[in-house]
Amino acid sequence: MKNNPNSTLPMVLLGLIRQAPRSGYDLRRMFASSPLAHFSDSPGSIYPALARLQQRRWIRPVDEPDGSPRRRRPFTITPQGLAALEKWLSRPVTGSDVRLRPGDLMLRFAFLFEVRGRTSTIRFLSDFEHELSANAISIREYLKENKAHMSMAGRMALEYGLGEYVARAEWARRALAELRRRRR
Amino acid sequence: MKNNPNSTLPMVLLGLIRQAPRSGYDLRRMFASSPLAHFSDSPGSIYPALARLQQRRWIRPVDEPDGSPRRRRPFTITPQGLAALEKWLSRPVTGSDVRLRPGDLMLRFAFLFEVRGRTSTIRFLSDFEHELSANAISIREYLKENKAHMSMAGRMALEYGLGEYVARAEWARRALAELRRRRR
DNA sequence: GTATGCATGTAATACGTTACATGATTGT
DNA sequence: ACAATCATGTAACGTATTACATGCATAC
Repeated sequence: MKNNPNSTLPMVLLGLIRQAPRSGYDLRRMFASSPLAHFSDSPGSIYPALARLQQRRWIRPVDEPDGSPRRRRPFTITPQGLAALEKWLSRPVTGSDVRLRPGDLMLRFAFLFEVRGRTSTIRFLSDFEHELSANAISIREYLKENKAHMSMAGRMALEYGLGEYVARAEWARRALAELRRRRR
Repeated sequence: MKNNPNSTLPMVLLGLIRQAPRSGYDLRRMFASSPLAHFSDSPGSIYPALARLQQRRWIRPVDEPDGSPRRRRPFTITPQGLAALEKWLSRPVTGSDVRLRPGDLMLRFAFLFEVRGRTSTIRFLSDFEHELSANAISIREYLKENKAHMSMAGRMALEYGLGEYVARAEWARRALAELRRRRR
């Protein structure tokens, strides 16, 4: 992979730094304690990632370097960084994302609401729900046709996947309803 | 990470080779077409992984090398390989697995049923269901106490996680019931 | 005999992980 | 003064990814 600054970790760092100035240590503690989609809190992943973001001018230290090398160093997002974040958030919801990286989509959902607001989030959720339902339907059809001559474990594994899609689609519909209700 | 032969990819390769002799190309096509938990079908991941398994004597070529370097080369599992696979399958279901790598657990479920049979699988599913329910309960309690002063997106993201745990736990109970019904 | 698909492999690169190193701050 | 903790960073290692290379088989 050629240097890929659009992978998940840098985007999460960008999104969290956009909320408020944060240091590497702040971010590590958030990853260590957060109940959701987990990233490693190891210094060996976060500090290099922050250094890359800084090289690209997507974040910058809040205050000028004051000489002492081991002090707390909070970062803020730059205009270019915000543009990169918004671009990532605005990517279409692909079937591949829905099947392989639903956790990434949830991160995008949370940041999208903060950064772009209600209307963009409604569009996002609607696309998400659409993809999820399509997947659920195609698994259901596959099961209907092949149930008879599948191994038990194979069928159960498919039913597991089906259950996940259904639960996520239901969640998306509830979230959509709630967002629409909040129409100012 | 020191050479870690117990990560997911080598174990999946081992499990599939145990089912029947398979070549790297066979495995690539399975990954490219399978509807479930996806691994990369790129040659750059699979052939090196097979080479490492072969170095550890966990798999071996079906027939002796016949000189021609670019011919189909199916592998079988060795006794040591089977032992390593069974050890991986027998690992306890940890909370960290349940939260961070449910896909791995589903792979283990499928192979466990093939390799160790019904009783081991029932124990596995029972542990899985237990962990899932515990997670669901703790998220529910957290939501109850903090709902009021959470951001909308934050609460929705938690509810998404809750929905996944609930759906998985329901699946596990259905699977358990079906396995128990099949007693002899 | 040559184009197409089958099949195995390697090289360059980036990144995450683990373990370790080191400086600053705070409490006693 | 010293320990504990805060905070940033580096080194070694393994591995996934992308792109490329190479040989065999088959059909035409």
